[in-house]
Amino acid sequence: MNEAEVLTMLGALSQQTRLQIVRFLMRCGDTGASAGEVGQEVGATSSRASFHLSALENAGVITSERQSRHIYYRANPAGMGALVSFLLNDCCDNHPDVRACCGVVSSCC
Amino acid sequence: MNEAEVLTMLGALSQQTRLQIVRFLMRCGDTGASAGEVGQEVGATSSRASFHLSALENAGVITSERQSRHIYYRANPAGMGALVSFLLNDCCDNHPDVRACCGVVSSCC
DNA sequence: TTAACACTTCAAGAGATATTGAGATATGAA
DNA sequence: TTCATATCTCAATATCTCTTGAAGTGTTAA
Repeated sequence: MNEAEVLTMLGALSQQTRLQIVRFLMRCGDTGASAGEVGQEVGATSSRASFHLSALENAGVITSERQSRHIYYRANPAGMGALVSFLLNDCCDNHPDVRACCGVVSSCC
Repeated sequence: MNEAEVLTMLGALSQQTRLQIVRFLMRCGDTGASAGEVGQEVGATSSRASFHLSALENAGVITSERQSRHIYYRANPAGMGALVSFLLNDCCDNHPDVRACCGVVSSCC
C-alpha cells in the first residue's frame, strides 16, 4: 500500500457520513446492504449516499455487487486491515507504544 | 475516543505534508524536532510547517514543548494507538480479518 | 535596549470537497 | 413496450482547506 492509496483512504474515512457508512457495513458483514438501506441508516438522500459510497469504493474501503435491481455494498476488511497495518508499520515505524495499545504482538502483513 | 476526535485525527492525517511530518517525528522518537527542522525535512516554508504542526497537535497526533527559543515537536504514540484501536474495535467491529492482517491477537485498550 | 532569531498568526486567493435536486441509466414486472 | 423502482451522474452552490507572504509574539545575546 503506497502513500497515495493511504491518503485516499484516510481522506475517505475522515468524513462523518462515510465513517458511519463503514461502521454500518462492518456490522452488516457478508450480507452487505443496498445503497437505499445505507442511505436510510445514515440519514442521507440517495444521491448523497451514492456519492459517498463511490468515494469509499474508490478508496478500497468497501466493495459493491449488483444483484438484480439492487447493488449490495460490503465492507472490505482487507482494505481496512492494510490501512491499519500501514499506520502501525510504516507511519509509526513499528513503535512499541502504538502496537501495545491494540494488543499487537508480532510484526505483520 | 469519540467519533469527533477520530474524524479530526483522520482528517489531520489525510494530507501528504502532515503524513510526512508524522512519519518523520515517529522516526525522531523522544528527541523530537523543532518546527524549522520539520519544515526543512518536508520541504515547507516555516508558516506552512507551523500551520500543519498546529493541526496535528490539535488532533492529538503530536505534542510540543518549548525549550528556550525552539519549540520541539514529538510524535504522540498514545494518540496514534488510540486511533488504531478505534479503527480495529469500534469502526471495524473487531472483525477478525482486519485484526489478523496486523498480527493482533487479543482484544484491546 | 536593540537586534537577531524561531516560530505563530492573520488575511487573501486558489483549489478541493460536500450537498442538493434534476435528470439519466439499469433492472424487473405488468 | 410501458411503468415503477433502484441507483448513478451532473451541474450549481456553499463550505472547507491549503498555500503564501506579511506582520506579530516570544526568546536570547550583545
